[in-house]
Amino acid sequence: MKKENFYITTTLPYVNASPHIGFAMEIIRADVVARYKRHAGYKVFFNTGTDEHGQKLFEAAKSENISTKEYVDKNFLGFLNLIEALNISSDTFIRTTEERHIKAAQEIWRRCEDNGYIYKKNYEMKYCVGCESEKQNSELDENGRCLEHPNRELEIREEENYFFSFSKLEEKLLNFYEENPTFVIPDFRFNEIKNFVKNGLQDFSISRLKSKMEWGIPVPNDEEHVMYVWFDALTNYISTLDWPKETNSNFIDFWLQKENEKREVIQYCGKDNLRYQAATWQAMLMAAEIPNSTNIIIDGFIISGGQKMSKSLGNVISPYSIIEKYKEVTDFPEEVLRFVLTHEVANFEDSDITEDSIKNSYITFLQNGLGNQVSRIMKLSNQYLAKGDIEEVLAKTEEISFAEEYESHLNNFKLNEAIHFVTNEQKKLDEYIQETAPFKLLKSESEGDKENGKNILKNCVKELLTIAYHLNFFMPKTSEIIFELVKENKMPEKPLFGRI
RNA sequence: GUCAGUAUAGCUCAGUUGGUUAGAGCGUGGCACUCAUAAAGCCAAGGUCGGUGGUUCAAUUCCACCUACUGACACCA
Repeated sequence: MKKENFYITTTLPYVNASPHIGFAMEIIRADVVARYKRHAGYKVFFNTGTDEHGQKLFEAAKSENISTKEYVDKNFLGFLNLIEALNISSDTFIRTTEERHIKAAQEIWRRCEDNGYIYKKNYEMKYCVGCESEKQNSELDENGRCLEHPNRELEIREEENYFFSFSKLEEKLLNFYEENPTFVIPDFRFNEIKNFVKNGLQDFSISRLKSKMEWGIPVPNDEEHVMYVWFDALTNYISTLDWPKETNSNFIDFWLQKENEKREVIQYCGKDNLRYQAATWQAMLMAAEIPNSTNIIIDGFIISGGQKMSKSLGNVISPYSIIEKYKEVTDFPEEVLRFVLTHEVANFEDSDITEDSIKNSYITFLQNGLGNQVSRIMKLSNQYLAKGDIEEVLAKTEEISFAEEYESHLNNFKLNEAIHFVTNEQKKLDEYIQETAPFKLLKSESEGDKENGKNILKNCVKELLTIAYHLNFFMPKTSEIIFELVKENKMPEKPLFGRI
């Protein structure tokens, strides 16, 4: 069987705050897909990292009286640590302040410029003296004034900026969408972006005056400008692959992949990123004559208690706090989060998650469900099955393969359905145990009953392994420990998922 | 305002290519079991499938309108 290459990336979170549970979800989902593809024999390159330029960071650092570099160095750690904390199998972590990224961003700029997609023009902006910042129309009240300073007339300021010829690529983008009918998943997001492009694209500014805001990548051959953060940040998807190095590079292997074969270049992102991933970035690639991504997967948002999470509402759930909380009851607290963020969250729509709903899910499916089931089966197995019986069961694990339904869900990025399939199987196994009552048969006087009970128990152990096998991408450690317990034929020393 | 979408049990949702008793999980009430983390299993209660009208032998499923809600409508990352 030929082994193909596969590329997957998350977006790069902006380091102006600590990691949000929404990003934890994004990276966990990308991880599940990456693990699945590796298992299926693909060579996988899984990218993530942090976005570290731009005005917001520049100002945040100023308000803390430290350099912007110090500020981002401090904040990016929260994201880097999350990779390990969630047991993410990423192959690399790129920061947009790294030299390799800076060079790539400048190179893509040059190529866009050489191909006639970048030009300079005067840019008129609305400026609020009260806020000391530029205002967009969406930030103004009905009188066209700043929301915070409604008594002050906005100034019109002129600044010379570089612009990206987004409008030139309108046709090309639409054709590309036409030729790639599953480019954006789900389809309702695809429709949104198609309509957006159809309604006409405007060129947008891609630089800022260095004298006003210096925290950005220098524009090639113009010392007065730095790049606007989006133009720089998007390039990470290829700078992480050593681009522009185009010989013997990861870029060749994982972005271009093999000619004449189906490329798979997958970008995961939240719905707020739709336009940037599906239109802006694709246009940049076109302008630089680099092949496009093959799929953009758009997640919904996690809301809490019916509202968007915000500090002022006090409904923010930090991934670290969940791990901390469940550390008390399980050795694998991050798997609780991995479970909840796939099992309780819709594939593409917004979902409501609260501390309570996480707890309910934990109790139902992990504590009383899988965890209890492992204990009940392994207790019986330890008591009634001999080494030879276990070896017999283990010999049959070769036969275990993924259910068709399960794989189809994974291939369509329907992780929610995929893991529901697993919890359903788990529930069915509990029903089977109850119905066949091997624990009764094994205690019977009749040899026939005993034999029967033993066979049922062997079925149970095998089915438990099948469940663990299907759980591997979602909860790798739990999956592994179940296999180990069976091999050693023993009950867990303490419950896998203790009572909370 | 324009475009798109959603409205099904207390909650979260699935479903019907139109056709006898509309499904799951959670929650609630009861039964019963003991291998297990006072866990698991079984049974039950709960819905005029948002409203009105139309097409049809037949609509919750198709169509129109109405109401409510959600999303997109560009330089916030």
